[in-house]
Amino acid sequence: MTKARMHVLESISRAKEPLSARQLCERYAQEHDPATIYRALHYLEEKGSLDSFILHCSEHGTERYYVVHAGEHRHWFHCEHCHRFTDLGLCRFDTLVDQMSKEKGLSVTSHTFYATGICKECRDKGF
Amino acid sequence: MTKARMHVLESISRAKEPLSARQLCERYAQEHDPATIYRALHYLEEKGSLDSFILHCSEHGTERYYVVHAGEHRHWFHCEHCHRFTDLGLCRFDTLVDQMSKEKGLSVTSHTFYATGICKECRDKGF
DNA sequence: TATATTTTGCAAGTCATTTGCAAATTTCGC
DNA sequence: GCGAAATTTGCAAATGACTTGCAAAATATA
Repeated sequence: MTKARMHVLESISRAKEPLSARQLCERYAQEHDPATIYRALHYLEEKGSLDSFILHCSEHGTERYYVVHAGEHRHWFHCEHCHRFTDLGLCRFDTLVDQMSKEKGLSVTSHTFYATGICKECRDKGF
Repeated sequence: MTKARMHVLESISRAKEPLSARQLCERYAQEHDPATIYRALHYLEEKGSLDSFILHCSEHGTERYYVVHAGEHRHWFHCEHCHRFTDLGLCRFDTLVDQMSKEKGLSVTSHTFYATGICKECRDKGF
């Protein structure tokens, strides 16, 4: 594995929340070209090491966010005030998704879910 | 209501699946500028008449899709082969979302869900 | 270690969407 | 209805997230 790919995977693995390409580009601005970061993300996602989803927020615009893919499947909450993520834990929707797909005759291969609102910390601060 | 806004709302209301800005721009290319379509979409969503979500597909790239917002809340399936949507019906996740938000102390104001895979028609055709 | 393969940096391109501004349309008070 | 005031539109240029071509650099393979 090349240095760029290792850096990207390490950062995302260590992060406690989903990271965007922009965040990674900023972090590695001295060491890697943005194109390299994007290519590393594609490589790692294709390889199955990463998962991603697209989210729009007023602060950062529309970006794709990446998390490690460790077999499990987690969902996230995005705070509209501090623009940070809260882990919602492992996916609890599988039963419902199975049910819906059977009803409609679909072959569901993946699903995307996220919630938005105000996180605990921001609410405690009065937002 | 201006003509552009009426056209946009009418198209989305009549459509059986979510429509993208691009589809609306193509449809009204003779009558309205893309900027007007985008502004109409923003106006109608702000006003509460439309709902939207961002979805990436291999055929059309990353686009925002719009549906009418009639109080109810529906979710959609996107076929990776024919790139059309299937209605999954009214949201069935509210209980689970409430449960997760209570557990984490969050104020959830909205959530986004969609599933992808192969639709009934494409599967019947052997894809 | 030499060679073949893959990856990287750079620069330029793409594409959905946004924005400034003057002209056109719509809304309001009468 | 009518004209001034407020809003919206079209056009053209800008933005911003990503993508791509290509030659040089790094990595893998023999």
